[in-house]
Amino acid sequence: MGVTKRFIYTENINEIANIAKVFAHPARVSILKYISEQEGCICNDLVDEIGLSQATISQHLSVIGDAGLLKGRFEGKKKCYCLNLERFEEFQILLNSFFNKTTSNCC
Amino acid sequence: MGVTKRFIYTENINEIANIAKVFAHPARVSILKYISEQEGCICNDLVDEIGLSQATISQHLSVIGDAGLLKGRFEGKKKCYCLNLERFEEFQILLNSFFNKTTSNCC
DNA sequence: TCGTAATATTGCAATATTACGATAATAGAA
DNA sequence: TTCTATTATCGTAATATTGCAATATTACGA
Repeated sequence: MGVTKRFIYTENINEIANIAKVFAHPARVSILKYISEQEGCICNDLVDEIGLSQATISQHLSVIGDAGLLKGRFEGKKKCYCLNLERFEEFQILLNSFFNKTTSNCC
Repeated sequence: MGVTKRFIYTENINEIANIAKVFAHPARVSILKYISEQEGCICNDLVDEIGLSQATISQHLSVIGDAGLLKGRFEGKKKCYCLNLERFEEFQILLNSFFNKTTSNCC
């Protein structure tokens, strides 16, 4: 037990759960918010900005990155990130279309 | 360690993370999808529908309910649920407004 | 009242997540 | 080359989540 039984769900449902998981931690929401508020790319000033250790921030960044929500590249010693807008919009569409058939009058 | 340091984030950010957590498990996404596809309220046929034990489904339902996304009432022996649309729309608004300032051209 | 159906709760085992110190890897500066 | 700044990875401790069997609770029908 303790393992999510992914195989009993459709691929679409697992996908939604996986992307939601990215937003399911305040550190990752903070990171995404900070990125979205900058004009262009940001580097790892997130450590000072948020107040977690560098290792932890790096870990969260890789979770966000694995979900496809980041574009990153090295610029000298620094690595710069910005939001992968296409992927994010994909998530919005998935989520928003999810409840289109909702009937509002019941209970 | 292993504890999310909620106190270092704003209330707004914690709120987004908390609601996202509801969608961060495929069982809960399935439940919400099933509810949204029914005309009115549903009862606990979710156990057969999804294929988890009754205890597990009940647990997931309470997570969804605690987030304010469900309206439930007893109808005889059965408890019937439907989506709390106001609360769901609140989540959509929170999330969607979150990235309004996103600049798309970088990297 | 007693039995039964439906849902909730409890307790526990297994796994996942979070956080951080230590260390590694990489690239520019001295 | 050596030093330093920046980011990634590893190892580990603490906590959270998932899932289920067993049990409790609640409401109806006989």
